[in-house]
Amino acid sequence: MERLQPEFYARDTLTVTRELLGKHLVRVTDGVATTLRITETEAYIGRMDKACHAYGYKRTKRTETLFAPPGTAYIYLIYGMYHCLNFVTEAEGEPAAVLLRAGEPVSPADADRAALARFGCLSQDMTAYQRKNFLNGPGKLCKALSLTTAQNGLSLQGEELYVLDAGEHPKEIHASKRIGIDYAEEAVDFPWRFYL
DNA sequence: CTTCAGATGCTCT
DNA sequence: GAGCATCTGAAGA
Repeated sequence: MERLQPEFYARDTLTVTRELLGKHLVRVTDGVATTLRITETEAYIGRMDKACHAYGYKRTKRTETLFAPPGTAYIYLIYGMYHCLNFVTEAEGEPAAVLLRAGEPVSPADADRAALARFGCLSQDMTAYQRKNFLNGPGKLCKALSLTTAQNGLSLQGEELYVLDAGEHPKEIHASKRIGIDYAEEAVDFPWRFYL
């Protein structure tokens, strides 16, 4: 499987957001890879989007990563205890990113590694409720992949975090309003959430 | 199955 | 000092 190159990310954010669905997200810790199939994404485009942290090209310490080259990981802390993983998109200097909201393990071994990081047990020992709501949210996904702000700014061309093209071409992509951005005025209605 | 309150700390004003 | 790109557990239906 081919790793996605910087050129993949250096495009229109909505295109990248849709095309990431079905790709394989790989996280390597202590030399061991955990792989998730990406099933839900959202676009954030600073140029025109009040929901984006860097709306209006606002530069702060936190948003600095959004101005990094495309193909950089933007990770921040939310609600005091959860992390969100994004990939920087567009040409360098255009603050925009894709939020990774959900995924699913590609193999039983990946399910075990994700379950260990998230619940401290093997996947067979998860409750039915835990199984049903395993990786269906950005905070859960980061917990399962042991991602924190320590990984903010990481290049997706390195060995710790990257994305592979699994050759999947989803034939049906759903779109809807984004989650949890009620403050964003007209942008609350942008159909920039995509899922399989 | 659903709703709901509370947790918790960093960032920006 | 306010608010946040969320999640959990408890309680009710």
